[in-house]
Amino acid sequence: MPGRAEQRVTLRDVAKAAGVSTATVTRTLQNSPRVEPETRRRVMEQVQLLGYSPNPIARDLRYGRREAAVGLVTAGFTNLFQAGVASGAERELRHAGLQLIIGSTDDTPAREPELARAMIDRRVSALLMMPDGDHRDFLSPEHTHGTPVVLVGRPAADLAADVVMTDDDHAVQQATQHLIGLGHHRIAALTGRLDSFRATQRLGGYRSALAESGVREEPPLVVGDLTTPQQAREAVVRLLDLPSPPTAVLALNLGISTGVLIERLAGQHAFAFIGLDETDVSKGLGVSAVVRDPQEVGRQAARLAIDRIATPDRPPRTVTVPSAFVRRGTGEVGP
Amino acid sequence: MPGRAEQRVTLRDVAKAAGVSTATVTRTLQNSPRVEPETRRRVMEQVQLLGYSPNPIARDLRYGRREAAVGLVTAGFTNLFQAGVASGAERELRHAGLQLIIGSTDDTPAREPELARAMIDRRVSALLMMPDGDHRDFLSPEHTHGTPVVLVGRPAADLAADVVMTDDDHAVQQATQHLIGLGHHRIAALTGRLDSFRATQRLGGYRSALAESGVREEPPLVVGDLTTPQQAREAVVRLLDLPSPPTAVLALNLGISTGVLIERLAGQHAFAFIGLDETDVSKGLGVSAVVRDPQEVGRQAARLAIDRIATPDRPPRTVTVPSAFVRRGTGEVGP
DNA sequence: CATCGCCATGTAACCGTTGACATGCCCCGG
DNA sequence: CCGGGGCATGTCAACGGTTACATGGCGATG
Repeated sequence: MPGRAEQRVTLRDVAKAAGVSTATVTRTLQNSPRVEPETRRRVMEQVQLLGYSPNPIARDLRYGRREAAVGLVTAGFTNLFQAGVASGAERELRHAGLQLIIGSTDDTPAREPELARAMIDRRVSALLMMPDGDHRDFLSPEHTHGTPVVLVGRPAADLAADVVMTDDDHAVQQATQHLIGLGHHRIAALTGRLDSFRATQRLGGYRSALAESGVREEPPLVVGDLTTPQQAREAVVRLLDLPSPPTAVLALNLGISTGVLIERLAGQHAFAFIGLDETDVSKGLGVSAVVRDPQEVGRQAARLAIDRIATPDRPPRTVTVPSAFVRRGTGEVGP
Repeated sequence: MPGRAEQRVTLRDVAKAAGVSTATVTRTLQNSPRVEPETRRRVMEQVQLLGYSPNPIARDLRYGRREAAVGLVTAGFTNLFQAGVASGAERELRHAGLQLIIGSTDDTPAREPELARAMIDRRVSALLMMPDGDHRDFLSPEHTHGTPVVLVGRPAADLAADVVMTDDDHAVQQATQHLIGLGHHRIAALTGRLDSFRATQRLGGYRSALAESGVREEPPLVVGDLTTPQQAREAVVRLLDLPSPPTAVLALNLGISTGVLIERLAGQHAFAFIGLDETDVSKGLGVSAVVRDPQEVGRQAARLAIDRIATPDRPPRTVTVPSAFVRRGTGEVGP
């Protein structure tokens, strides 16, 4: 009767079939020396025959242990960075014998608490948070009940948690410096939600570079709250139509880089362009960009989690995965 | 002492603190009418105070149920299609109160059995498989022990499982017809691993269209086993340098579409081009393409799993998520 | 021959939760 | 005044697995 949802084979089934007690089956499976060869043979025969394998969840329960899995909560998994982090984390966890449970808020930060809660309730070994929201009470010790938390992408002053960061500010600063070095003084910076940590961090790098070189910031050249490639493209067009237009454009996230790239390829204006994050297409077309390594971010987050599981009381650590300015050519157009 | 990995609060802790039995706590939490208001108050007070919430895993164990989670095994999560499927599945499962556990083979099909096994062992409610490998013995009833399996992306003749497919063949056939209708007779088709199901399916659509229109297939125009955008780009260049070059190019997966797009934008030849799968960039640049809806594929896979969990004995179903040929302009270059 | 000890195996408790069943109290009616 | 019914609450077994401890049989030794 294929397809029938037959009850799963348990330890007791094997014990009964082999005519021994459950303890003997366990001992056999753990290669305890305290088992007679003939008994072992009989037990293993039944294990094979019935296709038994132990339920790891029941085992963890017995020990009062947390389950051998780690949760990851994020706004979504479609964007390249998020997917890369999940992928990098999954690989590292897998090598440590841990599984990865993912939960998405579907870009609704208000759902972060319930997702985190569900993970904590099922006793995951650790929780990886890539938060968008600012409210983080729900990660306080009295809510996590000792579940280790790793924050990915931004720090939390009020929370004694491990953190993985990327130093986008440095790389953006380098990128801006590069443009200034080429003679650009009117450099537009396009970014997403202005009140986000990322925008602040990245604009910070842009401004440091300007200040460092004595270039005065022109507020109209900084455009925020662009949420789609289309909006970014339109913003570029508007900027280039200004009386004194920018000669270079810095796109400060992937969606914006995409919109700017499209305008650069399909539009009529020539301008220097540096993106942030990259795709096979932008790489192949030689777009200079600030690049992050999402896989490595995920890997480091998993490592922090694994370390803390092993040593729950060590002080919190912050790991920075370097972002790099990769010069490929699109920044090279003169002012 | 924040950060200390204190033992998680259990039902018994609450019972002890409230001076009642565990049964009373359970009844209180389940709003059973059989609890005196004063007792209920005392219990709830302790629940709040201690921050108790039930362990869903222990509950499932008690009922002999499978855990409220579904596994997804795939070659990776970085590629847009895979990430989209995971995302779509996660959303649908979440709405059904199920969590998603992901496992990647890191493009090593030989790892499929162990990942599937780990999920089955932990008693997931269902298993979503996006397999690359051809060996599927490990999904036979005696190995799955009644765990429902949903195959994503390709059927399995020998397995009575639910399946989600995309009808790429139809859409590719339409795309090819479109090119033929524009007067193209020398249409190159570029694909990945020739021995893969996907390549076979998609080339099938290409060939049907040729046959239907009485266009003779020219074997040199079909190039397979291209695994990187760079290889695809080089293949296009070689084709266009042939004595009688193709006038149109059909790219049959995302990596290849990327390579061809780069050559079209950066190279010197003009040619009609239709891609498969798309990104924000290719969309923004108006690349005509055969597009699949990965989110919808994931959603349908989750739905099949949820349905089968509810009705384990219903006959297997195959759901086809339509692929579409989207005409945007790059196919329009004349022969 | 009695005793000791070793070894293979069984028994039972436990992890956290639930629910069928048991208990004991109060109130009512006979 | 006593028995029965109802209700609030407690007890206990169970889910699947592990292990400390108990048991019993055997061979060796004094």
